Amino acid sequence: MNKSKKVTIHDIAKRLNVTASTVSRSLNNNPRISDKTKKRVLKMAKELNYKPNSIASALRNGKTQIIGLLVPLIDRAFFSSIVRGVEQVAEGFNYHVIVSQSYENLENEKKALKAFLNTQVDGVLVSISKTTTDISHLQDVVESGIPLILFDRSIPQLQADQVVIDDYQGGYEATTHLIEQGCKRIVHFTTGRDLSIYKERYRGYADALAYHGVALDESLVLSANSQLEDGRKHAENLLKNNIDFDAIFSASDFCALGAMQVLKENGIKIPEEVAIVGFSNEPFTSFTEPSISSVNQYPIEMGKTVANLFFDALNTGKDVLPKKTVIQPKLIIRESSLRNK
Amino acid sequence: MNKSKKVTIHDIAKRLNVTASTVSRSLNNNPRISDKTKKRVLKMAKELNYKPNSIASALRNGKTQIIGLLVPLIDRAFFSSIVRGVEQVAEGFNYHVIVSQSYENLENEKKALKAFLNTQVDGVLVSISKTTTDISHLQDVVESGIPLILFDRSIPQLQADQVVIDDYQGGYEATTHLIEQGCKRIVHFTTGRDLSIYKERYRGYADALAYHGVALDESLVLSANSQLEDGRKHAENLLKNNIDFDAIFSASDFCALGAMQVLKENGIKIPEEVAIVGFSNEPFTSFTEPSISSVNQYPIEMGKTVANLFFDALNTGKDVLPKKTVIQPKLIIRESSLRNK
DNA sequence: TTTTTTTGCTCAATGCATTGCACAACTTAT
DNA sequence: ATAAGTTGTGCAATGCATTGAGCAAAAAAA
Repeated sequence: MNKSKKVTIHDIAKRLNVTASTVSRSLNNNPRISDKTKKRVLKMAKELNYKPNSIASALRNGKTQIIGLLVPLIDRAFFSSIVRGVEQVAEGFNYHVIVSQSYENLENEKKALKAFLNTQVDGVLVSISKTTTDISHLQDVVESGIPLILFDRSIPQLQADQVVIDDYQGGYEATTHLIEQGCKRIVHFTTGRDLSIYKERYRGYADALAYHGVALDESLVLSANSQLEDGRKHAENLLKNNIDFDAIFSASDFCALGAMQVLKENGIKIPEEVAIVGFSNEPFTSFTEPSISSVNQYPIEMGKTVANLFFDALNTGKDVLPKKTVIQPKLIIRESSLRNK
Repeated sequence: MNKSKKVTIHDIAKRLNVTASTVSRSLNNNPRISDKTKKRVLKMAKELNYKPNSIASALRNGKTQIIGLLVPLIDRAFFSSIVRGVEQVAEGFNYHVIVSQSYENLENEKKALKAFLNTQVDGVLVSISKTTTDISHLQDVVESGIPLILFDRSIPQLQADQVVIDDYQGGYEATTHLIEQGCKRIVHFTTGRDLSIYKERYRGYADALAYHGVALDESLVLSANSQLEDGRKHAENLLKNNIDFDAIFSASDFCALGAMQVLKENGIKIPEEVAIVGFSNEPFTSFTEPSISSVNQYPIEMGKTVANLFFDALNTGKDVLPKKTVIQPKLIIRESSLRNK
């Protein structure tokens, strides 16, 4: 054992023949303490290598200076960039970030939130899992009195700040782009779950078709699970059943990639015969061959926005009405959808 | 405000006409308390919806139940899998994991470790950044008395538990495989920094060449920075300078990809003209065309091992000698290096 | 029955920083 | 010179759970 007993404000106080109160006030720059005393305290603190015990402060003033951040999967570029954005802002406020993953599973999500509350984080930032149906655990967070901010995958009916991208716009842009490339029979990969982001992307898809006078064929709208495998299966089925299609707008990059693999294996030319657009702008989309067009969600900005909303909420009471922030996405056009070069 | 005053053990005590001590001991299943009392306490605790104040416990027994995990970059599949492994083990011990990133920068690394100590984590798990030269900040952690475990990128001279993969073996296997594919002029991408993992991979490369009687040409050993761009530049230079080579063994998947892109752009056939093997088994290596052979480091297992070492250290004192655990990697052979199909 | 042991609980201190209140010393106003 | 205000610090309680020591009552042993 080499922990040579932690230095406390009492140790400093003793050395200076003052009380711990004076030391505490000096360190907190309280105006009631004379500059002379403050200086002496600061000097002694440095001399003894005093480190404030954050646990004791936390116990006293109920703030742990920790934010709980819960994402479905951290190895998705989108979410790890969110983490990055949140961390950047938090650092400026001297806050720490605890990251947990739900692995797209409601039970894990509940556990993680409980753990957050248990650790007494000062706020919770969540992107819900795809399997999240009831929201009682989120309600619990709200009721515990700490700020809750949802991002990306939001729950409109929940009384909490939310940050989302304009998924409708993303879907609309992607689809419009495909139409402009001359596509008429555009397959859409969405998800079976009723996450609003996927519904919105679908709405954008449907509206873009309508606006350009292209008939919406519901048999071209397929539910997937955001995994590469799902994209592969759908593509295989489309081919097997001889479905006529000339484009795919996938709400997930991974699905888009899976489908592209199968199409290529079957000698189908991309983008000439089938044009493809994904969603999320995962880094790998620029590594594939052809590179995959995708919708950039600006995750770092989203992370920053989310963190800032938290700090806002921390200052203002939470009697304020929930704020909803919408970030504009942008279609990144790559080889998989660019026909007229 | 709807936080209706936190329930404490004193509230439970009052209701049951016992003292807080009794309640505390009951909740901790202390043998000195009768089963009857324990049951009454547990029942009342549930009734009042009591949640233990972990901060108060932390203050009392000096354990926060939090592990600090520091990685260079969380969006590398290798590291996010490490996180996953650590979390899985930690959960079983009712521990939380705080993840921070150094972004491959020494200053960030120092800051993050300070933040960990400040939060009073019970242990620190670190993979150092590439720019880490002095180790005083790590020494500080050791001296603070909490367990420190290094993983992947280790510092042999530091008195701390370390978990690494057998990078030598990985380098040896990869190189041998290339030789077996008939390659004689094997380029090696390493890194300029003196991280032991890269040195070991290089050693494996050199020894494999020697063992198979292939001359080591130092002009084929190139320093890169693990970025896609570096791989591109090196490949461009190799071509521009008309260097004779028929394979690349890259210590980084990203570099391998960059080089492959350039080679393909120049009409060079892979693996027929140049065979390629990367390192880390990033998911994208199976998405590219051709898919890239790579060395799997079993990161989830590594994460688990690291976490387990921490819990070992937590129980045994830290007077024990530092342990070094080595995990065996495995070469995953894909299209980019398989000539004789 | 008396002594010893065990059982079951209470008391009070501890971990450390924070803060309302009190009070003395000093300054300024009257 | 006295009343009133200001300044600088100390006192003691607070936040909550934990734990060694102590003590009374009940059970077991002598």
